[in-house]
Amino acid sequence: MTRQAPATGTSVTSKVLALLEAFTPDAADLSLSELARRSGVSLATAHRRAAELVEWGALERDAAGRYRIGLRLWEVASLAPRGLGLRDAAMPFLEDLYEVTHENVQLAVREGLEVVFVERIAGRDAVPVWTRVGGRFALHATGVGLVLLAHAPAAVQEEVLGGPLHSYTAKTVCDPARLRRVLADVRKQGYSVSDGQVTVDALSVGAPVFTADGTVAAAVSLVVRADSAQPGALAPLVMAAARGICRALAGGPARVFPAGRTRP
Amino acid sequence: MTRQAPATGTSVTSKVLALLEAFTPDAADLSLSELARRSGVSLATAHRRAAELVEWGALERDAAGRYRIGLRLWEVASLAPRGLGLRDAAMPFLEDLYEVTHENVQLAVREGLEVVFVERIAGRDAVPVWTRVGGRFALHATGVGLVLLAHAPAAVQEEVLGGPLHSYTAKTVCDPARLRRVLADVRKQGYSVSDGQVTVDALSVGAPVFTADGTVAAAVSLVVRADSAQPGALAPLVMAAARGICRALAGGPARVFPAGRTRP
DNA sequence: GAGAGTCTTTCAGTGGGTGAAAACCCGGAT
DNA sequence: ATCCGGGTTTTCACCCACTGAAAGACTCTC
Repeated sequence: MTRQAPATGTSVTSKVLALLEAFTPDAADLSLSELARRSGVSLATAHRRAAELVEWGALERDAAGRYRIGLRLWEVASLAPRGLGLRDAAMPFLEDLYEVTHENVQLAVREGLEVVFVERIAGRDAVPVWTRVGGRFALHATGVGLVLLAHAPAAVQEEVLGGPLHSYTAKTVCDPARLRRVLADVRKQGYSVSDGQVTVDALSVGAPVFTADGTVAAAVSLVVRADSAQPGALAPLVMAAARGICRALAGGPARVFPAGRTRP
Repeated sequence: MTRQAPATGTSVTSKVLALLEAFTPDAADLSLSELARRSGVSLATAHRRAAELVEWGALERDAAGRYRIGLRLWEVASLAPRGLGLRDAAMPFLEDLYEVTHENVQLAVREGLEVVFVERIAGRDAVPVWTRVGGRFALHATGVGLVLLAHAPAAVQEEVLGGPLHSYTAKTVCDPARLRRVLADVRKQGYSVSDGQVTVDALSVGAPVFTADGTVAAAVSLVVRADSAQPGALAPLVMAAARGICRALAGGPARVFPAGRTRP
């Protein structure tokens, strides 16, 4: 895959961000040259900026001198309200869900026209799913995606329905009209079912997490083997968990324990 | 607490990083003025840089116009090898540990002279602990901290032993000589016990996660009520989990499922 | 020991970045 | 309705941090 350099504006900030952007799940560590090439920043500049980032802790260098995302950046980023903030509120409920079912449990939010997975609990012996915490996926196929799409602003729905709908399996719903009906069902029933639409052997049931103002902040799903699945039986379980998370979010932001650091 | 502005070098990059650094667990969303004040960057500059960061997704603005860490930054940061990389490998084992005990399970790494918590599973009815994923803590008090300190390079140990050792409770070991003996025990026994050294009612048992080259990459711990605790009984459990994670890390980096994104 | 690759450093020119200050935009008080 | 104080956004001319290219250093391989 020939990756052309992301359009580097001329601002310093955009170059710094381009450097961070160069890291991807399948290229989590990079040499300086790779970093420069992938970010579209000149070698000399990449060297200079990367050095600053390393000094601060946004990047780290391993024994071989290759660059990787630094723990310090991860610390700061963990303050993202839709990242770990959401995760913290949801975790106990996901935990329960996992313990009862021992299947894959997922928590995701919508970012633009894609799903971003915020949390994933995968049983060792549950169906393999190829999602990753921090990873993205198309909206129209997964259980969480259908929920998020069904409750997304009209503009977003139209854009997705208008755009090309990638077919992952023969069962993926790619026809806009049919997808529209599916979304209506999701809204009506209060949960989504994605049966073999991502991988043939997996079925997922998703439910929405509402905020106080009635919009959908996130979605929870349970992914099970398609053959033995009983979506109707799983739905209440997932919906209950979703409702629990709603409540935790509503009451939540006021933390129970003193958030933060050791007293000095 | 009067927070003086972090020494802002004159480089653009340092200013951008200072902006990110301004966010803390107890100040996860900031107005522009607050952001400028806390980062030590002039208001006009803060405005300009923040706008760029928002455009890229490193920051977000809520309905009220306040700034928060953006999901996009969280996505990139999730590639940190010692962050989610480690977490992914460890999660199944932490899961098991939680399921068996229903107590608090923690995973942490050392960063400089402090512990950074990478994962935490907290039972709703387990002892309250005031750690946070992405949060920091002193090395000499917690179960994970003692493990990480005991296996840290000599230079690190000396620096911690030399520096002031904050006393969280009457039981916190603050005497360097005694602490040295504790650390020796941790190395010998293969696990640590922190009994009421952070909060009086909590006891934690920690064990090291080794890498292939014999160094300690992380630590796992179980935190339980101090009164009913049987450290000797918990230790094998924690150690087993730690060993499991070692193995997963060793065999791990070669991923089972195709890591990454949807095919285009 | 030459050669191909990567990484690091130097150089002078320049354009993105800068602070100060003015303009703007609210909601609350008068 | 008007004023006022807080925050935010924009303008302006100056200037220094940033820049690319090229040379130097370092590390492997053949």
